[in-house]
Formats: sequence, C-alpha cells, structure tokens
Amino acid sequence: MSPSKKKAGAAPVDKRRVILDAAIRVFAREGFHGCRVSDIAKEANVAYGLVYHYFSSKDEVLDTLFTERWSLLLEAIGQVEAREAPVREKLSDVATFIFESYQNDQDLMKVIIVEVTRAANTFGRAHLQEIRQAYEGIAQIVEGAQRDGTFRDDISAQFASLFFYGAIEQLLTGWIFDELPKNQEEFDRARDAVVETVCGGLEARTGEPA
Amino acid sequence: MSPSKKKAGAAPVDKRRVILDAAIRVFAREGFHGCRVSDIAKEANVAYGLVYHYFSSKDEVLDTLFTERWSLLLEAIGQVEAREAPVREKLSDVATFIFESYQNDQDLMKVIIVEVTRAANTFGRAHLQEIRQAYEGIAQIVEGAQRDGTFRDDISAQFASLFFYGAIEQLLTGWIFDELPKNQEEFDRARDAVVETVCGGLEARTGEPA
Amino acid sequence: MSPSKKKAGAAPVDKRRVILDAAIRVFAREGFHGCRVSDIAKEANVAYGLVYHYFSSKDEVLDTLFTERWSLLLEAIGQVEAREAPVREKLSDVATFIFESYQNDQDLMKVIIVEVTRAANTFGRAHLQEIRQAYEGIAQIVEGAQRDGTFRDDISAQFASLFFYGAIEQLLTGWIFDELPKNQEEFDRARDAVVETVCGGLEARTGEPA
Amino acid sequence: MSPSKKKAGAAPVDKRRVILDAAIRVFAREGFHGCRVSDIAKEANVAYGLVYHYFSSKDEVLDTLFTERWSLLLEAIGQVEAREAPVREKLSDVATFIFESYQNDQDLMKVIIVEVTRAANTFGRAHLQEIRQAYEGIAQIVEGAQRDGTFRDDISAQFASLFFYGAIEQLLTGWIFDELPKNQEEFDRARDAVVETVCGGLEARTGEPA
DNA sequence: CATGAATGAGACTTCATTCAT
DNA sequence: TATGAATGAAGTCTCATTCAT
Repeated sequence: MSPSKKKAGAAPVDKRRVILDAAIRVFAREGFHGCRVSDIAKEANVAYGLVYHYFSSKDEVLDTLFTERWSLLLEAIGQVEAREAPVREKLSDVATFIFESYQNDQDLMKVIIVEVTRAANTFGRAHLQEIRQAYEGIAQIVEGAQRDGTFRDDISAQFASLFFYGAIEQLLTGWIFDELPKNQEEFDRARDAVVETVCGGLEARTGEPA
Repeated sequence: MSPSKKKAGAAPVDKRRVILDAAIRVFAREGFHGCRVSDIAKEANVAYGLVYHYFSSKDEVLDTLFTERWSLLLEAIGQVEAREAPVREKLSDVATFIFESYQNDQDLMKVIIVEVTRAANTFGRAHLQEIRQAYEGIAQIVEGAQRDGTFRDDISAQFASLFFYGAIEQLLTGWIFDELPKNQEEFDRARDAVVETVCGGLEARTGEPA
Repeated sequence: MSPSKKKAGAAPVDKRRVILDAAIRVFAREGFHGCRVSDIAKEANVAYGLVYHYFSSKDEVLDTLFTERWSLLLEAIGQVEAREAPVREKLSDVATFIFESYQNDQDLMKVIIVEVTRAANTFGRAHLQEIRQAYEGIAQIVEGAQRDGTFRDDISAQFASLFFYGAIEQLLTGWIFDELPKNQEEFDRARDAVVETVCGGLEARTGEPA
Repeated sequence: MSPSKKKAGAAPVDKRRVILDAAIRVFAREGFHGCRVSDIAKEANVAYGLVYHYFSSKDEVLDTLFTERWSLLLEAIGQVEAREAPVREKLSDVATFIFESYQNDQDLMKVIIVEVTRAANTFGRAHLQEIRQAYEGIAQIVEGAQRDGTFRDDISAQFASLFFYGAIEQLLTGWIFDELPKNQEEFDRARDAVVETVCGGLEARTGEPA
C-alpha cells in the first residue's frame, strides 16, 4: 500500500499484481490450458521471465488467484455463520456474496469455477481441502437451523450444503457458458429462487401433506 | 498373432468395444489429459495404431463414451416426462436413474462428469447442446407440475431444473473425490434427500408461513 | 542382426543405431552440453521425436554410449586378468586395448573420456561404479604380481592402479585436445612408455640403491 | 544500509574476496553448472547484482579462482625446477605442493580439478595454455634428470610429465569423489607412492633385466 | 558501491497423429 | 484389420545478464 520507496507521484506499479490481473483475463478468455505463459506476459506487458520471477510455475499463478478469492468466500461464510439471524437470511447472504462476486469479477469467478472448483481432476483436487471448507461452513449454518427446529433434521446438513452450493454453481456455470441474461434483476431472481427452493425444502413443517 | 480367441464358438472380440472399455478405465484412473493414447492401447492390449483405426482422434473416444451414455439419460428423462405420475415420483425416477448409472458404472460416470459435464471449457462446451437437453427435459417435468398446480410457478422451471441437476452432480462429485461411504443405503438416502429438498421447496402451499 | 521381418535386399536400417552413431559425432564435435537434441536428430537424418522414441532423454543417449563401450573395457580387463602371463604383458595388453579403442573410435573415446570419465561432477558420478570396476580390475592384476613377488608390495595395488589408469587417460586427453601427432608409431611409443614407467616403478628389486 | 562493519578498526570487508570465497564453496558443493549466480550472491550475503559489479560474468569468477591458484602452482614448479637437488626430491616437492594445496583448500582444489583441469571441453580448453605450462615445468625437471643421467632418456620427458601429473590428478579425483580416507598419513603414503612409482620407472639402471 | 527487479533467448521433453507394411 | 515406428509442433521453465535507482 504505502509506496515508501517511491517518490510521490510516481505510479507504484506492482508488477506481481499486474501479472495476476492479466492472468485472470487470459485464463478467462482462453482457459488455463488453452493459453501459454507468454500470453500472460504479453497481456501484462511484461517480460516472459518476470512471470517466473514472481511465480514458480504457471500453476502457481492459478493457485494464487484461487486462494486469494476463495479465502474471501470462506471468511464471508464464517461471518454469516457467526451471526444471529434467521437461516433464510444467512443462506441468502451467502448466495448474495457469491453472486456479487460474480457480478463484480466475472472473469475471476469464471476462472475459479471453470478451472478450479469444477476441475475436479486437476486444480480442484489440489484445493479439495479449501473447497470442502466452504461446504462445511454452509453445513454448519444448516445445522444451526436444525438445532433450533427451523430445518428438518432428516436430511443431513452435509447433503443440504452440497445441494445449496451445487445449485448455485450450476447457475453460475449456466451464466458463464450459455448466453443467459445477466442483469441485476436476474441475479436477484436467481438468488431468491435458490434460497426459496432449498430453504423451502428444508424447513420443518407442521401438518404437512408429505 | 494367434487368433486363439477367434476360434469358432468363442465370442468374437469387438476390438472397438475393447478399446472403449479400456479408455473408460484409463480416463477414470488418469484423467483424459493425464493419459496418452498409448495408455489406452496398452490397457486394451491392442496396437497403438488400432485406436486410430476405430477413432479419428483421442477426443472422439471420449465423445463416443459420453454420447453413448448421455443418450440413455436423455431417453430416460424423456420416458419419465411422458409418463403420467406425480412430479415427486418423476423426479425421483430421474435421480434414481442417475444414481444407478453411477453405481453400475462408476468409472464411466466419473469420466462423464469429470471430463465432460463439469469440464465446461473443453468437452462440456462441445456437448453443451446435449447437456442442455437434459436440463430441458427436467424443466419440462417441472413445468408440468407447475401447470397442474403442484409446483409454485414463481420459480422458473429452468432454474429449478438447474438446481435439481446441480445438486445431484455435486453429490456425485463428492462421492467421486471425497472418500464418502458408497453403499445402496447411502445412495437411497441421498436420492430421497435431493428429491425431498427440491420438491419440498418447489411445492405450492396453502396457508404457508413463508 | 537378422532382418527376419525385412525382405532380403532391403537395407535393414536400425534407426536406434543410426541415432547413437550420430550422437557420437555430435557429442564429439560440440560436446554434450554444447549440442541440442535436435542436432543429433539432424545429424541422424531422423525426426526429432524419434530420439525420444528410442531414448528417454538426452542423458540416456550418452549413458548408452558409455555403457556399451565401457563394458567392453571391463570385459577386456577381466580376460587379461584371468590369463597366465607376466604382469608387464598383462598391463601392456590393457593399455593396448585402450589405445586401440581410441585409434578405432576416436570420436566415441573422446566422448567417453571428456563427457563421462573426466566429468566427475555429472556423468562420471552416475557411472562411478562402473568406472571403479576398471580400476579394481587393474588393481587385481597388480595384486597378482605382488603375490608372486614380481611387484613390490609397499605400494598399494589400488594406488598403482590409479597411477596406471591416470597416466593413460592423461595421455589420451593430450591427444584429444593438444594437436599431438597421432600415428601408429606414436601410439606404440606411448603405450610402451606407460608400461615401462609404471611397471619399472613397481617392480621388486634386489640390491637396489633406493 | 548501516555500515556497521565498517566502523574504524573493523577489518574492511573486501566484497570481491567475499564473493570469490563464496563461489568456491558453492562451486564445490553444486558444481559450476549446477549453481546459479544468485546462489553465489546468497552464499556471500551480497546482492545479486554485486557479483556483476566485480566480475563480468559467471565464467570470470571461475577463471579468477583458477588463475589465482594455478599461478601458485606454476610458481612452485618453477622454483623447484630452478633448485639444485636430486630429481626425486624435486618431484616429491611438486607432489607435496599439490597434495598440501588439496589438504588446505579442499573446496578450491575440487573446483579447479573438477571444473577446469578435467573439464577439457569447457574451462580446461580456455586454460589449456596455463595447464600445459605445468606439464612443461615438470617435463623440464625430468629433462634435467635425463641430462645428468639419473633418468633414462628413451621415455620422452613430455610423456613422463603427463604420467606424473595424470597419476596425481587421478589420486585427487579419487579422494574427491570416493569416500577414501583423507588424513596426513594417507597423503604422505600417496605422495611417496607416486614419486616412488614414477621415479622408479624412470630411473636409469645398470645391469637391469628389462 | 550496492540492490534486485526485469529481460528474453534457449532447450528439453511430450504426445497426438500419420503412415508404410 | 492390425502394427508400431516415425513425425514435428508446441510449450514450460531456467538462468545469465542488464539496468534503473
């Protein structure tokens, strides 16, 4: 942040950041395997070798992008989880966070979902631990609701968590690849729909037909 | 050299099939990109070049595997859709079909999910059309239920379909990569949980709290 | 050797051999590190990839060349060792074998000496075992002469062996890099000189001044 | 930043020397090609660029190390050569000088032998002239002995010199890479053995069997 | 003198695909 | 059908050297 060694006025270009941002665009455009390291360097207007000055490998660039972002998600889930609020609101907040991430950084989220989260065989495997942490955070929100009687407890919180996350990711994937409308209204509708559906299905009922 | 297995009476070996089955195992074990064509040939006990005699490329092998299987799913969805039955039963049947596919052909389903369905950037893109057909089939089941008033219609059938499919795929992915228990009972529990959750959330209600 | 699968008349080109022979020339001319794999392929009139069809790496090409040749030396030493003959004759035969190897395959011997035997830090290390076997074979010849009283035994056979081999290798290195005369007469003179010097120094004496 | 070590009284650190000494350790440990310039800087606790402030290239660092040391050897040989003494004593002194160099600066001598003297294809070639000077110095000692009748003159002094030096270098190489015992006693034994063997073989004899 | 970020050429290796038999 | 040798394009990573400060 503080450009201590730079004279005021000089743009303190953080080349590492420049490379990361370029990588987001290139990965989103061409895919991780579809691009060469030189493409990243070119997009960043930087010499080939500089990528390797800051990152030990092409993989590490993606790892860094993923971890940077995923940790925000984990943190957000943690905060939601810790709060006192109705479960619907909590899950809605989690969904909102994810959808907003997507709205604000479409390229980055595309990369994370396409190249990591859904790439179960390659990077998804490497980050299994962190990915699971998100599921577990959501599961704990569900468990809380089961404890206080809001949610039925004959559906395991783990399953519920997977349904919730899976539904959201499927939606995002649809947005990413199908040419679906992507506007605020649509995002809100989608978010409400997931929350409605999953919470609706999980809520405990009295005097139900089913 | 010696046509030992081709003596009259012995089942004529369909080398094409042998190659496909070998590919399933190899793709499941090493991933599509992690294996070489020669690995498939070796696994099939077949000469390198023979793979190219039956298939025009490595891609085509995977395409074939995917299409073979996915068409079964599309057909199954179509039949369910055409039937007269409560929507819960219909969706449960779809889920059952998918879970049974997984139980019976774990390797093949792993390959389809990991390398095609979730590989949005590569094969998923090539087969987007067919994949969407499945979503649409499910959506039509939902629409039917919306028309007869069983399901609420303020959540679009398209969304509902993505949720349903996304939840199932997330579950399967969990089974594939996490070391979760995989037995009949667990499969049944999972299936019931998805159906319960999604249908529960989509059902129209009278005198509801929400 | 037997071109069993080739029609008589067709030149049975062993591409592997062609590559090895090309590698000898290229390594001798440019050094192992000074040449690229593509240089070998070009020299062999062969596609780049074929080198990797037959060898797993550039290293393995050199390893193969070394091992092929060095095993001949080890065998020769073994045969000399087993024979009944005066020690001078034995050591002279060993020297002759080495000098003749050099005369007949100057490029190969240059490669072996420069890139392996004297490259203690790289390939020499990898083949330390085999190189030591040669020293040990020579040492055993010396030990035989010590046992029968021909050679003094206050100089260890191991040392003597190193002296003998070291002297020869130094000579060869001189031939390889200095522009010394290289003709049969010179080879003979050199061989006799080493044998004379080393054996002369090792022979037991009676009534010596030293 | 803080010139803490440069306070009056503290020995002024010669960074150039520090770099050279670090290079010795790094070259000995990892080999010239096995290390990076940054490794030298790190070992010297010095900034990357400073290496290039004092030396124009990585090569020049090694060249400097070699020349520094080799000139001592040449000088020593010259002094021995100029002295009036029996040839055995002279050659023994040369051997002693080399063995003592090795005892006192194992790393440096390892570097010189492994990376220069025996690296005929790279640095050995660049320093061929200086290396030959050593051979010639030794040859002149031998010639002197031939002139006064101590050594036989049917073995050329040049050959004799190569044998002597080759034998010693082979011994040192053995010490460097095989885990041979390295103590004063062993050094003395080795030195005496070389001198005995070579001089013994070169001495003129009267009434010899050979 | 001192720093270390920036540069970019260079080489190995992989592997899908072709082809002669 | 069946074989497996042959092809060659493509891409990652290394690291000596330069340069702005």
